[in-house]
Amino acid sequence: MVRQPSLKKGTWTPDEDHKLTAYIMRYGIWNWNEMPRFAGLQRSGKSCRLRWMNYLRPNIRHGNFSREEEETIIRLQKQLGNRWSAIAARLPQRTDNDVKNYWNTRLKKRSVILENNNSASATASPSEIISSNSNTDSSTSTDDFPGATEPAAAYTSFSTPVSNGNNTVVVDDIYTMKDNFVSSENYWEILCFLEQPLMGESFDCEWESPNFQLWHSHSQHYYCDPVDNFWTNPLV
DNA sequence: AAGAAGCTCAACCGCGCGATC
DNA sequence: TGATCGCGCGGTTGAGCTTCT
Repeated sequence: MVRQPSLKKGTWTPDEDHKLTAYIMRYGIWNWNEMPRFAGLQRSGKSCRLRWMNYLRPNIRHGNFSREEEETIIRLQKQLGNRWSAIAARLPQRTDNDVKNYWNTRLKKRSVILENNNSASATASPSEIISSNSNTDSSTSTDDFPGATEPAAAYTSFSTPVSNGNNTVVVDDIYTMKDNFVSSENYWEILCFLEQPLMGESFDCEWESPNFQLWHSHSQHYYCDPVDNFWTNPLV
């Protein structure tokens, strides 16, 4: 009887990320349980799916929740409860896991504090919730919402350090939600990936997706649509 | 400077649901 | 109609990082 190699757990390595991403890009998602074997990964299908959905999938932003996003989360959590996938569906480029983590680590506390503070003055808007706590939370940024009335100094502007070997450059995050731009973080991740040779030896992936040139022609403008087409629908 | 405590978030686990046979 | 399979969801964990004392 052939012993099945035990499935790997824990943090994903860059090599595994590349294998999974390249495989999905070439063959698409057909069966999460079978996919790891063909992709040369010793991971469960579940683990692969989670990694793809929460991290490798294109156009995902991590951290730096805007004030507007915080308001939306607070409002929807009140309406829907802990239905994180439904809440995340209303937040472009956010994953349910991110939303859930953000709620559990930050917004939940704020809500509790507010509940206590506002038991007398009944109706505070989500923005008031955030305002009442933003002084102590430097992770909150409204830089991407220039219309916000709060003093800019009250928030930390964020930028993304990108290492290119010997040097580290800082690239300002440029996305705005309403323009549906790709964040520079994702932009660089995608660009770096595209410029690297594939690491999975088990398949010879040619960069011949019909959308590949389209992506390259647009990538310098940070538009996300070509990326979307290229990544999420690789078989088109 | 070092250890303790707190925080964040990637990842795992178990369960439920829908599709298929 | 029940069994099986695959997927998605929400709760939880724990490693690593940061802040505090």
